[in-house]
Amino acid sequence: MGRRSDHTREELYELALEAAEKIVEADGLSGLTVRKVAGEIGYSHGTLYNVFADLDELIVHLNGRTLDALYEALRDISFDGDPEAGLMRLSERYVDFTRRHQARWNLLFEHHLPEGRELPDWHYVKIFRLLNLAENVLAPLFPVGRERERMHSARVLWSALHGICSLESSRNLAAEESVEALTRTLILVYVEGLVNAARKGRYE
Amino acid sequence: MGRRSDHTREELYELALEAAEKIVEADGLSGLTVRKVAGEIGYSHGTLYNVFADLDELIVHLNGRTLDALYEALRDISFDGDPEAGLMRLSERYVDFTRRHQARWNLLFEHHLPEGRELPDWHYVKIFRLLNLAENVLAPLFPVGRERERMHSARVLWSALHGICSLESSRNLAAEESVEALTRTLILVYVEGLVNAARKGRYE
DNA sequence: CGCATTAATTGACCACCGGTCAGTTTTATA
DNA sequence: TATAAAACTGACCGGTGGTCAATTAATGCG
Repeated sequence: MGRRSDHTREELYELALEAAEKIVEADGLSGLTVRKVAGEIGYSHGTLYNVFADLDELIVHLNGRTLDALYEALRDISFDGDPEAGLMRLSERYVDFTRRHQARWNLLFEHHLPEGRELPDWHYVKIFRLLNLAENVLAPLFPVGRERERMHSARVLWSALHGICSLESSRNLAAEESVEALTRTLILVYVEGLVNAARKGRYE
Repeated sequence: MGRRSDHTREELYELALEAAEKIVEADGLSGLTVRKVAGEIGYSHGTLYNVFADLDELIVHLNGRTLDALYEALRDISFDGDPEAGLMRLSERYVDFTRRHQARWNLLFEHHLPEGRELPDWHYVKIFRLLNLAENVLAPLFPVGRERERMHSARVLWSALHGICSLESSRNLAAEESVEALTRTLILVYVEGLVNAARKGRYE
């Protein structure tokens, strides 16, 4: 069979990633195969190699969409100048997202490009956009001129939240304690520490 | 070829896991195959299925050894009643371990057992032993009777440290900031928060 | 000692994988 | 309408996890 023109290249791209998302949600990374994706959208596996260089590239694009979806889930939190409340709401949404899209979220960290290949720039743009949400919420805790410290703390909290969800997901938390309780403590104690450091005129 | 008795079942178990560790360090999870492990130790791949039920089980045992090695790397930190200093030393060793054994450490969280299979009890024992190290270091910050809160904070810090290293490893930190700086801030701010909470008579 | 039993080991086999590419078919262009 | 270009397929390659009948070596026993 030759050119079908049932779909444009862009439509094929969309169809493939949608199918891949479903497969990952159902069977995880190890269940994601080029052949399954192709079969799901009614094309032969060879065709997918016209759209993506290889499975790695498909996954990188899939991960990009996951970062987009995560951003959409977090972007509109109400935030009235109370960092603690803002962080709580942000983390609630984050945790909820990781639970609703476990396998897709895991894929963000499970997949490693082969040696020598780098993630595209737009991937980092998407991450910066997410970190920005946390930075905005933290703003009231940092005076003008302390943007670096603010960014720094945003990354600490972001990483910590990631760590809690990651250990939960890989069953390495080994506790009857909930992700919610750990997250709550993280935020309460960390913000307490930040406020206190500010009072003393120190910033980390 | 029939029974060789070159090695006992236990020796085979050791040989296989040692070989698997080398392979993972060199080629990551995706490079770890039953055939490579078998080839490395001079047996056919079929023989490995006498020792491990399948590749998943081999990986679970490999992960057990990684947890042991991590414990050995952390157990003897000097700790003179200063939680902040203790946590710093603990995290230094931890970060160092994750760097020296990247792929093996990643395997702890990358590998997921198929639906319906659970990690063995001894896996959780090994994790509890690690968390215990953090709990001990935190002891001076919690009065008797507050062991639950201490355990809780140990888990928060442990997860947070994991998150920082995990994001670094998967190139999702997206910052020129170092793991060391983030870890340092985490500990300083969190301990500051804990001390302050204690002063106010609150515990999270 | 020799023979039967038992256990360990192998390698052919299965269905599947990622990836390649010559060849076919359909569309666009001139 | 003829030609060129692009899209699509499926056979093919070397590899995978896993199974299992057949083979062979160690062991127990008479």
